[in-house]
Amino acid sequence: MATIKDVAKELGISVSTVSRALNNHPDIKEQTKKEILEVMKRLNYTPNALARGLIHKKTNTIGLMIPDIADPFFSEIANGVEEVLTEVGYQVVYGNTMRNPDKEKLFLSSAKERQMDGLIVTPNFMDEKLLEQFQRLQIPVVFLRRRSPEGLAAPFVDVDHYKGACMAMEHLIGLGHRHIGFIGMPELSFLAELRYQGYVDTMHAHGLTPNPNAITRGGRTIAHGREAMSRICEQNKDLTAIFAANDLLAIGALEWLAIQGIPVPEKMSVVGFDNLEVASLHWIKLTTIAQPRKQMGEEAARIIDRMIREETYQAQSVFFEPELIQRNTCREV
Amino acid sequence: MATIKDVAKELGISVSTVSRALNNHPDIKEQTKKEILEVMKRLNYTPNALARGLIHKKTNTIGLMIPDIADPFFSEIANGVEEVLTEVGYQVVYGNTMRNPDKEKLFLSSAKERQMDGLIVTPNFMDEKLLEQFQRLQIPVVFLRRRSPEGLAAPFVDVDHYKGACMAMEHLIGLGHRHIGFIGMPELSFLAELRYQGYVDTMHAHGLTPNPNAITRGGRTIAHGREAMSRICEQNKDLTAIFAANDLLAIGALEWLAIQGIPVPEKMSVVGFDNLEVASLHWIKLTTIAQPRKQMGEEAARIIDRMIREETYQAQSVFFEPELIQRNTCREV
DNA sequence: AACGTTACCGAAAACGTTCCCGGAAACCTT
DNA sequence: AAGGTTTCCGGGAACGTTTTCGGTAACGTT
Repeated sequence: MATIKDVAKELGISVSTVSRALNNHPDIKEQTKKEILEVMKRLNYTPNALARGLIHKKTNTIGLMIPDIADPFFSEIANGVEEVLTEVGYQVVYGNTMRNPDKEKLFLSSAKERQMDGLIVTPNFMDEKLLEQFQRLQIPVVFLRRRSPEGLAAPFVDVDHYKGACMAMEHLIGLGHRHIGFIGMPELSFLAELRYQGYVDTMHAHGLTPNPNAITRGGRTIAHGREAMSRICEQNKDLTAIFAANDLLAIGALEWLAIQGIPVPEKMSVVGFDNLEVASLHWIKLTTIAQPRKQMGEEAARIIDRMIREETYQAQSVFFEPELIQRNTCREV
Repeated sequence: MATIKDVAKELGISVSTVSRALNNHPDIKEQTKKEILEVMKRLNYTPNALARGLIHKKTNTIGLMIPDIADPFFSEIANGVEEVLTEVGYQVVYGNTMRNPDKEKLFLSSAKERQMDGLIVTPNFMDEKLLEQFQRLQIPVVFLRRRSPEGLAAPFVDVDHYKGACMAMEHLIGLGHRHIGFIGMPELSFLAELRYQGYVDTMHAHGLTPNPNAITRGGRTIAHGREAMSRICEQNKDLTAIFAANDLLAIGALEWLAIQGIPVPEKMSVVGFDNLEVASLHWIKLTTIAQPRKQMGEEAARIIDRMIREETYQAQSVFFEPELIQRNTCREV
């Protein structure tokens, strides 16, 4: 690989001058600059970002740590992040953790070693060691789709999961439903807990008592939803509605109902959470809670950018409002 | 940020010794090594990957350039790539190009500046300038889901799109269909062309002539599929089958048919291409052509790894076989 | 003609590492 | 006791840049 020295030698000039040509510094004659650029092209020269980063203490790199890119939920967030970040000259480095704590820790240390300028993260579960790692990081961080842990002065961008869950439940109860089941995600997940709380609290707020037999927790896929629905239905003949903690679970439930020939919404109402693309498919038309995914990504990106640029910037966390999207899977009872 | 010098000064020893502790070099007393590691922890020291990369001329970084992470097709490929690459100690840097030629070029130059060790790429369209950029790259490259361009001695990992399209068509024709429409992707895409050729050639091979009115090309989304299906159906009353160049288009077609009350497969057979998750949904059950997405990613990763490690390795391109997945959207006629 | 400006350039230090080379003890030999 | 080994450590160059500082020539000014 050709270096700045090579082109300097080629022209019999100093590296300083070549560097000046590169950074269009004013202290250089137009003529020599032109010659230099020519030689660079000829030698197939490309500046070395490592050397630059070493001097400037800046790599123009932002780490984006998320649980799973293949999850459409996150890939859309990621697109939002990337869109605004590349616009201002950053390269984003993904960290796909697959909800594996070790991979999370590995990514964080890698981020520090590689001198990334900032981090946008969605850790799955915050234990002691991970928290400590964040505290020692010395890199600006914003949390995404998750509140930042106490003991860490980092801003976050999130949707109000609790409120969203309450909205879903209010909708169902407002429609007259009294016996409402819940299909939840694994308990160790942060937002699983919030959505579950929304379910429980809203039930109580209306004088209803959640039936433990009508509650499952533990998955996040379509297959889980199918299985959960079958289990719940068999044990609860009087159920008229289901709140699923995410759309994939809801769709699994819908599938099982369709296979059993139980008509939706006539015999069973269901509402999901996330508003994935697939929820709007003609055969599904799921009533669900929407979050502005792309906007959330964009906002997080804007915040991290300012945190890096402005030394004194005191970033504010932001909550996005969830929204009820009414489609065809609920009916009055 | 603490550096190696800081910990050396703290202990009154030389940086060389500290470096030895870091790389567990044999020339160091166990005792001093222990002291060094302790001070490192206390000072919150992390090695600087930029400085290391500068010396070793290796960054342990692989670039993965793909059109769209949010596309489930690519995110699964990406997961395959990442799985094997992180296993052997690489970090993968995504380049989301959104099929934008400028973004592709930007990513390539960024990859070179950042001294990435290797690249796995899925460029959308190969023009003169992009090809030249690849030729000047001086970094090992493997092409993914696309054949490598002539004039570039790079291996590729792909599925035989042409053969897959032929298989889909053979299936339809074998079922007795004679009037078969085609819903295609934008013409400037490399694989769109191959799948289209498969359609045309198989028609001809059976003495059938493709009807220009029953062919659309130009989209890759569900919305496109819906629109294309409506257009084709209105102009071709005798059509009994549709081959859609990808599953999203097929699903769009299916949606339109469902809305119109045209029963599938009774009145219309349809087959797709890609075998996305969503194609197996209960309401869809699309007959389609599968590609081993994750395997393709893994294979590409393994190849790039060897190309980097073994100077003399002559990488072989690999074709994966497409597979016909029969579900419920085709019938004999 | 003497001076101050301006325009342009080079030398060298610095960024944080690694690694080669040499050297000083301390340990074995015989 | 002299020599040879081994063990451990420090000095300093190198990686490819940027940047500060200083310097030289050419210019304009009075």
